[in-house]
Amino acid sequence: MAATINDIARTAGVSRTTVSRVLNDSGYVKEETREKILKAIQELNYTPSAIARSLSTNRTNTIGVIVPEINNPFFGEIIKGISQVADEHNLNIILFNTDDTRDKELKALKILKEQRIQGIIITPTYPEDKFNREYLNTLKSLNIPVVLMDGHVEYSNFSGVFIDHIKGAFDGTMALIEEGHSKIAIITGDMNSRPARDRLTGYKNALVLNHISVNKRYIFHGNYKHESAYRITKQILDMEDRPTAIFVMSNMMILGCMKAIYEENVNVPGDIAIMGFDKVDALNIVGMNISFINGPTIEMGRTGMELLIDNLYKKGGNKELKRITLLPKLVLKGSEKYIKNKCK
Amino acid sequence: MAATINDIARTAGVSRTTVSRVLNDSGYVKEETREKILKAIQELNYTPSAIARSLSTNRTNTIGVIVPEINNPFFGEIIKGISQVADEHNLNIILFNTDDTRDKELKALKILKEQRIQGIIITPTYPEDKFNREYLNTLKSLNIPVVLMDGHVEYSNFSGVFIDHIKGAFDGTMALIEEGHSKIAIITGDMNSRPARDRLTGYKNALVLNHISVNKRYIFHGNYKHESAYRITKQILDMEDRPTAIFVMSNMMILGCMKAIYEENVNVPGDIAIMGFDKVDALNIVGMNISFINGPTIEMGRTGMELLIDNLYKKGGNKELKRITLLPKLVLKGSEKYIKNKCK
DNA sequence: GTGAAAGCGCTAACAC
DNA sequence: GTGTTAGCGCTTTCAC
Repeated sequence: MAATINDIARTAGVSRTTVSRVLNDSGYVKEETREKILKAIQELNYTPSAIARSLSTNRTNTIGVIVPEINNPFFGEIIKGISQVADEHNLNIILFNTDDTRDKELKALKILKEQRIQGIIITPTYPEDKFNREYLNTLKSLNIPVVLMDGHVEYSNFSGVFIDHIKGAFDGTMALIEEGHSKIAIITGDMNSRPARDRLTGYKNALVLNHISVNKRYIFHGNYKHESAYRITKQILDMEDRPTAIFVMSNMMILGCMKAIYEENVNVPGDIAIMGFDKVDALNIVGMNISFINGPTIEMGRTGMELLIDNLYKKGGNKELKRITLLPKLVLKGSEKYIKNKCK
Repeated sequence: MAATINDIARTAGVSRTTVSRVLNDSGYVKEETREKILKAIQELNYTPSAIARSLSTNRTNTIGVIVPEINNPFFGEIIKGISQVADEHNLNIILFNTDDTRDKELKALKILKEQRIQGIIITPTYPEDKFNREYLNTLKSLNIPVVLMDGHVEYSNFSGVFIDHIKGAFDGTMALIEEGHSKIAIITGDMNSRPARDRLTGYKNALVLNHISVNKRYIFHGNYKHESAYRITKQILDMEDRPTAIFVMSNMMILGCMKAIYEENVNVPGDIAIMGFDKVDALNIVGMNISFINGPTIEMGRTGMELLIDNLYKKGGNKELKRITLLPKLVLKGSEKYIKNKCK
């Protein structure tokens, strides 16, 4: 089996206390002794056990990260950001992918508690329904710092990193209006989620500010999946008083929307303008030039991790509740244009 | 602090052995006693410490996963597959994202060893250069099961899941040839990597089999990044004896290629046919109909994890070296067509 | 500068 | 059925 600290102590002819001192660079050790110990470590190919250390120090230097769909680049980038900061602070990440299921999420929380991790960053998949309270209790009963990533767990006492969805949707809508659009359709996300509701609010705000009446027939409720946006876009393209612009409220739905647009042989922005919330890297790289509002994902990850670390280093009860709201950025690529003569 | 097994034992009026029995469902416990214990657990909101258990049992039920870029959906899907199987077997995942740097990868290996994880799944970022040997030694010295994911660590004694790149590229090229193409360009990945070399081989094989001479001027070396493919595609489009088809050897490069094609206002497949190795979900959802060879990513993840589990459950020295090669699938969407009258 | 001893929270013989 | 005991590999007082 693997060598232990005792083996090192024995072969170096010292006590394990001294070995421990060398390992952790704590206390004074005579240079000569240190070298003897280092040599023994080398010889026996010894690696200290983080497990034993954790048990002894009551610190695991590990945090839990729970995401609903790891294969969505949105979360990939968040994790990338988290991972960067974690790395700088020598913290490890236990990852859970919940596939958007409540059971897996609760199971993940249970396991993380067993693992005595020091904090959690989570993007709750949980809708704000009747289970919310039970869920919050579970999360609180962990009794460790929690950081929500752009989640929608309301009325809760958790720190978190959020996107200003209202402002983002407002900016996006404004950009369309400034181009001359007034018949602007919106495809929302699942209205059970806070971001979806906020984005709708931002959209409405921009209309109202510009004295454009909010036309309910232009408000379509999707569910974040591309299929829903596909279906809805087809519907929109068929409308008699067809909007001149569509504001699509998630990266996956942008794809569904564009699919419908392709199929119908509609030109962007010649026949209709498109604005997206969240970017789709692939489309941009390809040069499809879809304008979008971008929540800075990597930065979200980094900020979330920094927030968590802040809390980790605070003792006991005085953990601060801190919510950071990041401003999404408007990136115009051309798809927001209004081309008069081409629109009915 | 959190309750311990001793607290439970005390409040339930039993020894901690009995508590342990209840926790692990091992040995016989009188129903009455069990209930007393369960009640105490409930009351004290007790969760057993996986750390202590690991130290005691010498099992952590945790595996390490190391990927080069977590934000690339290719790896996202692999992790998704890994995570599914891990979940079924109650194994946890410690994740490392190396951002394609050797230092981070080596650091990750060191940490994983400290954490006494039970196995590793890794997609090495390491090119097969002079450092290869040192790297292999590091990996071997961990002395735990390792599964390579589609890696290019040659001459090594590790289990792994691989894609049959030769066959894949062969199939893709054949599909183009069958459509009538004979002037087929290829944009390869970094030729230091095994997959890139294999894919080129498959391409050549198909040409040779069809008595089409391999034209070196049609072979372009990219580096997996989209910028390289963009540059190369521009070059290709400018050629005098321009190919009628381009076979692009990675998902990111497909994007770069398509960007150039868009910019030059070239029609696919009207003016030129495109075939990709690896899919780009976004483009497909959007309906851009790029034909591609798809290495089954989620399945790769699942298979890799299953392979690892196989090895975990085998004792000591008789770990099998097992390499599983998955066949990529050809998916035709239309971009491979040969449209005679439109080609010069 | 260094070591002895206790303890972190659990499991696993073994005895009763 | 249940308890006693030793031990997993480390850190951390405290004493020398």
